[in-house]
Amino acid sequence: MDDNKKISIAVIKRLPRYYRYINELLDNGITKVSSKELSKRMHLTASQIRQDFNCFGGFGQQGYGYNVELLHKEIATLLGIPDPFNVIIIGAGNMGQAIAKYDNFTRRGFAFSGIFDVDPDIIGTEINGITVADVKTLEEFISENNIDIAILCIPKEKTKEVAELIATLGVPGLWNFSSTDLHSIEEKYGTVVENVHLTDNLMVLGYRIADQRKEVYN
Amino acid sequence: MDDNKKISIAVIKRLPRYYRYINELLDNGITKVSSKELSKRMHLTASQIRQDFNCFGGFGQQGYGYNVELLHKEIATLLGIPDPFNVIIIGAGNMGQAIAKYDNFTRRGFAFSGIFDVDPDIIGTEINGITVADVKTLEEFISENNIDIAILCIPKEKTKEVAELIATLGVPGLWNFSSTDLHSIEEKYGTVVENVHLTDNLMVLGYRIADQRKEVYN
DNA sequence: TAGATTGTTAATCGATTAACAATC
DNA sequence: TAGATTGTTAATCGATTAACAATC
Repeated sequence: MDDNKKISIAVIKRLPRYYRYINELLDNGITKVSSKELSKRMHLTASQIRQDFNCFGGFGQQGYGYNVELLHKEIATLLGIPDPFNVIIIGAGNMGQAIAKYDNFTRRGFAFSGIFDVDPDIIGTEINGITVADVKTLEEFISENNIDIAILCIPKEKTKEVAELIATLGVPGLWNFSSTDLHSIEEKYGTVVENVHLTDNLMVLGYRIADQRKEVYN
Repeated sequence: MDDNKKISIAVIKRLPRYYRYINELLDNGITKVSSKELSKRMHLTASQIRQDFNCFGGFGQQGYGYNVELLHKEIATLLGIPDPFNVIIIGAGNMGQAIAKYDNFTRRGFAFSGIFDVDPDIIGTEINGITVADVKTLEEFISENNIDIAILCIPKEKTKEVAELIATLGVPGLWNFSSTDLHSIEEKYGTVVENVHLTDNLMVLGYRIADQRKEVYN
């Protein structure tokens, strides 16, 4: 479908952002957009937008610009939205529940089919229409369903062990919320891991505002 | 303190990761580490580690390596951990509560001093030792306290408006969980914004595993 | 046709990696 | 001193930006 030369990760990371802004155009009834217009809205260069889109063959028309509806459809397809990913959540604690209840994912091509926990008080409860299952049944569940992505919302100490199990069972993607990197899993099983290192991110924000803090105690 | 030449954002983003790994070394009682050893653990090049550390003056000793304790202290200082950032949370929904209850932040130099919501059912309840206050009192609270960072866990539609208020009141940092970019706020007020675009991140993962999905429906 | 805007090649910029001299 | 490993300069690599020819 797309060129055989590898798309760089920098480009891939911009895809969801493009999708968001194009959605907005669509919602506002805008039918065409030029790279220049889009660049102003998104705060990046028109050149970059054209380069990015051309990694995937280019969706525009010279002299006209980009048809918003077509662009929307093309990027949705690239991101796999038309055929939703089958997702499970491991760990129904605070973060796991927040993720499960966050309904934006559905509109972006993800369908939750299972939630698992170890806590007997949580097992059996219902979150967003899904009954929390015992993590002991995880292996069976994965074997019987085509799971694309497992979301890890479990304590740091347990993460590697559970990730190992899931990777062994052939789940191709892990979305990891605990502050560990799962290099060993990536290497051993070729599993694709995206980390949400919340604390890391907050620390970056801290660093960036350091010079603007009021020096109260000095 | 540090050089007057600007530290690149790529380097800054690696700082929390360095901090995590150095903490681990410390926990394991390891007292010295070479860039080569650390590079193996962290999956990056020794050269990059030395370059990175030298942005801040260099913490090592030729022929020896890096003293773990010293390294730990230096990076902690860079990240502002010894003098915690004063943080408030706006929005005590699923995500806001998950953040408030996540105790890792405290150990990383952040102290929560307030949580705000609009919902009368939530206002007055206690989360992790802090009573949720009415968002109407937000302006007063910020004026009377030195808030460094506001965490926005509110619906997308409300985000810009609330961000505007907070920025006007002089809060230097915004940690934004809704899927909007706050370019206008950054430009108008010079506020530093870090976005946690969870859906975007999950979509990247989706893209990266696209070729490994079982083609069930084809 | 003239004007607009893409697709694409070339130039620039910045980040990463390699190399090595300094020095513990 | 010899060996090790940093700090730092130089080379490479990749990503972004600029320029322009193609074409609608």
